Amino acid sequence: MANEKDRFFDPFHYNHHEHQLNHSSNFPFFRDNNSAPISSSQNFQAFDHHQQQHDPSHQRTTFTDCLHGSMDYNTLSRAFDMSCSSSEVISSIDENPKKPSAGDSAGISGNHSTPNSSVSSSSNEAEALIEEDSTKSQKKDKQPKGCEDGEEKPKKENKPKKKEKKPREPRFAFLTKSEIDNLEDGYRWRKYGQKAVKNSPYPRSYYRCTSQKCSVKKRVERSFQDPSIVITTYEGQHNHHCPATLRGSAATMLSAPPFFGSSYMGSSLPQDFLAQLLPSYSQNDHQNPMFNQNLSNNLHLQQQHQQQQHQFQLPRDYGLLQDLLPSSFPGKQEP
DNA sequence: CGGATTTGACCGGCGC
DNA sequence: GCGCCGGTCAAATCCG
Repeated sequence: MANEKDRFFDPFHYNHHEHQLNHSSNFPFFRDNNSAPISSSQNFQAFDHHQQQHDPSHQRTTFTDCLHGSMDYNTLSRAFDMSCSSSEVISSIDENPKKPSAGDSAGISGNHSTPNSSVSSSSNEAEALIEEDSTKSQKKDKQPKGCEDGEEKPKKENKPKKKEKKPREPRFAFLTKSEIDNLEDGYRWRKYGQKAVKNSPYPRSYYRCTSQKCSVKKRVERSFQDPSIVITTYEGQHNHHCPATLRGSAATMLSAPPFFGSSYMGSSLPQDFLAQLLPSYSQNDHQNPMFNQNLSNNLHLQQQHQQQQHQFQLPRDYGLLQDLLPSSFPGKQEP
């Protein structure tokens, strides 16, 4: 057990039950031997550029294309899957490959598409990247204080009914280098819990979107291997606009703490860190000319665009994407 | 005073 | 069955 789990850092599987790892397809940012690690912190110009440069035959060559369908995690995942270059947001990972329970009515690990996913599954590959078993029960998403009548609810009322397990939303983790834990992403969150993380001195905080009827959650924790890395895990999909206007957010971005400021970008990306984060990464990749070329290209592009302008960043940008979409965009969600 | 945060308790899944 | 652990609840507390 001291093998890969010590070597790779996978926030999800690190979180779940003794660091079980699923190396196969969890890292859309690292495709086979033909792409370099990316970050979503690039602006989308670079995004397109890179895509066209490295995969000219690819059908999805524009950002708009990437947003086909609704702006959901599937889409994001697909988008990131095809563009890689840095590591501000180092990785996005889908959630645990836990085995489904037999009696699980809703949980299908194999081929269910998430309820929110309005993306037509044009890319099975991408979907697979974020598919998750959804079996781990959402236990009690208890409705807002259902029992008014009872004098005092027995703290945890033993709910008689056997809950039908709610399929768990796809999750995406963003690794960001930041001094602050709670990265601003344009949405408003209410903290509803905090837990100590096993084998880590840093606690994990649980947040829920404060918007009504929005069940999006996020977890925020700090990597114990690299305390400068904040792991933000999003679960679910916002059913509303980002409260911050684009303009306001842009302003905020400019004034915000440098949560993406000086991460593993450009040539400063250490190899061991790559190895930690990217299961498919190995030292051998550096022997691979294609890897090196892509990495070099990506880093170069990054540095270029870093100098040019402020960059579109995740996770904040994820929150903004909806607002950026033209209203006529097919997948645009109405508030 | 209302909303946000803190924090201990509770619950369910899982491994042994 | 028991203990561990992740996740959530909700009362208490904080704070603007």
